[in-house]
Amino acid sequence: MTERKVRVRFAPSPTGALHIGGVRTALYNYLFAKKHGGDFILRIEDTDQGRFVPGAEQYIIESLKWVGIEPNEGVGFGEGIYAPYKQSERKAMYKQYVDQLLNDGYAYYAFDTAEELDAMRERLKASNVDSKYDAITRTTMINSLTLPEDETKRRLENGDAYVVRIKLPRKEEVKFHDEIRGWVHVNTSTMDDKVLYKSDGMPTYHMANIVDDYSMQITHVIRGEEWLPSAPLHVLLYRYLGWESIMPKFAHLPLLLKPDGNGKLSKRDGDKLGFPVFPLEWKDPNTGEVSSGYKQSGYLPEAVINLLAFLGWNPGTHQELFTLPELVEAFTLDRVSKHGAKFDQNKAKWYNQQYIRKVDNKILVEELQKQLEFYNIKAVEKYIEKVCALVKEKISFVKELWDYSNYFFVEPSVYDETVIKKRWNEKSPLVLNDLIELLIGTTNFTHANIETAYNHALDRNEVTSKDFLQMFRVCLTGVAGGPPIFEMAELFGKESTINRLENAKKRIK
RNA sequence: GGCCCGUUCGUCUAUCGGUUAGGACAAAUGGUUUUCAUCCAUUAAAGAGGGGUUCGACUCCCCUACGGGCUACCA
Repeated sequence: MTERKVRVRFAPSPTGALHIGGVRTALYNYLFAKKHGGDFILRIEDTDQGRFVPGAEQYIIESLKWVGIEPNEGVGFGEGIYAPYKQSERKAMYKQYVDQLLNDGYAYYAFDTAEELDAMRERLKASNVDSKYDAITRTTMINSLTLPEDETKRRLENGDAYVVRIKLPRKEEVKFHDEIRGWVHVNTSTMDDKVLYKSDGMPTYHMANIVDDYSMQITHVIRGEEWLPSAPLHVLLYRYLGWESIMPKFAHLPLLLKPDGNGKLSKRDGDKLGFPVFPLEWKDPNTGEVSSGYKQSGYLPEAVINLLAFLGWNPGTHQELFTLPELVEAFTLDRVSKHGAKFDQNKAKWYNQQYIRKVDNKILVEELQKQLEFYNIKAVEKYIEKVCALVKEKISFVKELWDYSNYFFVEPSVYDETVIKKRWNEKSPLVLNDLIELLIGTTNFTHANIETAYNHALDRNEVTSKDFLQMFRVCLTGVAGGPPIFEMAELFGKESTINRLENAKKRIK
């Protein structure tokens, strides 16, 4: 058993966009698999046909691709020997195991209607008892345990609607070892006879998940904490099906919480929190509502991976910047924390900033080119690349590229008032005139020569650099801050630089 | 309500019985950068409360409080 190849799965249901909590779950699965030389599988859990959202499945696939954690097996990533990987396509497989449970007395047919179930719950609630379908209440309901055998048979043959429920023991301690939390104990007296097989002929999540994990040879189930309460049920299913000896190990991850601490992050949060909850932009096909994505908000996938990894895990060292391979190397489940983590926008921004500085300029060039296209601006790639090299230190998100570099492509027409008020005086036009004259005479337009000309202009007018340099910047770009001035001017080129200064001279009063 | 899980600076976290409780983000201050962004330095900032166990508890146990999750023919 110990030499079984590690196989883990990420098993989202296609009920909408995948949110970053889901991406983190996928990431931890990926890291664990790669760390142990195992397989990472994408399985689509679409047993609820009523909640299917068109496009969601493709969205999940695209998201995993964008962040760079691609499953090596599963829907959209190559069907292996365990195909299919979509539960709706595995429908036929589940029935035999349901029948097995039925035959072995671990499950039973139930014919109660929704109304009857509601009535039962209300009745129990009124008498202050837990309203659950359990070892006690099932004796008062309509099922194969209370019905005469021939009546059950008649109903089944008649095609009456039914579900199959697990038959839990009245009082039995169920325990399992969670890789993150240690031993967890639950008594079946607090659980209920969950539906395993729905009246539409589909298994519920509980049944499908056990059958699939078993038949796909899954060795470790790494999923969100919201599944912790149903884990005992799953353990019992493995036991009743006779698979307990190869039952996967469980690891329930702490949840990603909203920054205000009120509840877990949900896909319904969309843009309400002031930061994206989705990796990619998502348009809800039903409401038409568009929610922003990390990609479109200017995040780099490497940054998203890194910041997500650290929301609930840490290496135990002071290193905070990790590439994906480094994460694979460092990741262990025992360093995953037990408590939920609130998403921190500031930290996320910081991470992205770190990665923007490290990223290959080509990525930034590509991004800026897109932004230029949007404004219908044409520029040669070489120039764009130099611009990116100059402004990459200034930005936190790739989408800020244009905001910080627009004056490289469009000469300014408005000038920062604060700087003008502070620095523009009677000598300024004189310095500007001299500077223009000296620059016209500069043949080799390098930043060093520009600086020389600049200093000459200052000397002639007995003006200190402190008094004029920022004014020089505003004349060239219109704004108060930016990259080193002389390098910038070199990039603008002689003609544009002089033109900018001439314009400034005319416009600034 | 019931069950389960959790609780260290504002946030993410380190600490696996003995530490001046460490780091990062954010914040504040100072310096560098003629500007902005950086960068550097400094400061401020935490063991929910109460009982045990122990020579000694942030660390182990119990209770309370608080937070979160689950409680569907949803996953």
